[in-house]
Amino acid sequence: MLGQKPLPRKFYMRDPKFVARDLLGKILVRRLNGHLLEGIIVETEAYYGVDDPASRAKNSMKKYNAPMWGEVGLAFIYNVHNNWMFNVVAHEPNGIGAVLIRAIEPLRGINIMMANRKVHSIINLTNGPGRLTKALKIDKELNCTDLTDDKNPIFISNGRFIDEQRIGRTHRIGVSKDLDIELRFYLKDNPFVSKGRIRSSNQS
DNA sequence: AGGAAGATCTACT
DNA sequence: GTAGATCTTCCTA
Repeated sequence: MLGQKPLPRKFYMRDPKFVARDLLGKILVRRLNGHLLEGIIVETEAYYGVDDPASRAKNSMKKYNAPMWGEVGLAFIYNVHNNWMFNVVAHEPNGIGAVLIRAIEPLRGINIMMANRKVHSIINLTNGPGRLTKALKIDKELNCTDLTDDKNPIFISNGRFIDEQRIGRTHRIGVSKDLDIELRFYLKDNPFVSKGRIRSSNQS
């Protein structure tokens, strides 16, 4: 049994950095061929609109980035270097934004995730945005799925309370130009956080 | 037609 | 730890 309620739409109707922070400890659930794959979200990044140089929404609205302007709580999925990135649309009313899920701690269906990724160590199974989408078989097919509905093939449910003390914060990983504020959030004591490096010139 | 991108894997110094 | 190949999707021209 799930035992957990999906997060309501209101949860995502806030500044993306607050949504990114508060998604830590929540549960990402994937229904796949009658199986249930679950993981705890342990690393996220917030992305903003046309003025964010690292955002897919930079410059202007295009067909592929349109979900970032749209209803919050929907999946926004795109491809980078042959890897699918899984985001949740999140912003204040009439705003633009999304939260990238960068890593999860595998909870359930680990054997299926391993078969999807062909790795033998759990620690490397879902500790990166491209790795977790491969493990959970997330691709463009799931773009714009409503993540607030637990009947859907993928959604996000309520999880554990996370003490503020356990949350670390840095600049975003892999981006060439970052904003001044730190927009990556992760659980300090969790071994399933990704190993990516910060490359932006604006890092402090 | 050509190139860049929020990444990953492999093979090295 | 660092460098290079990878070969998708969407951008710009």
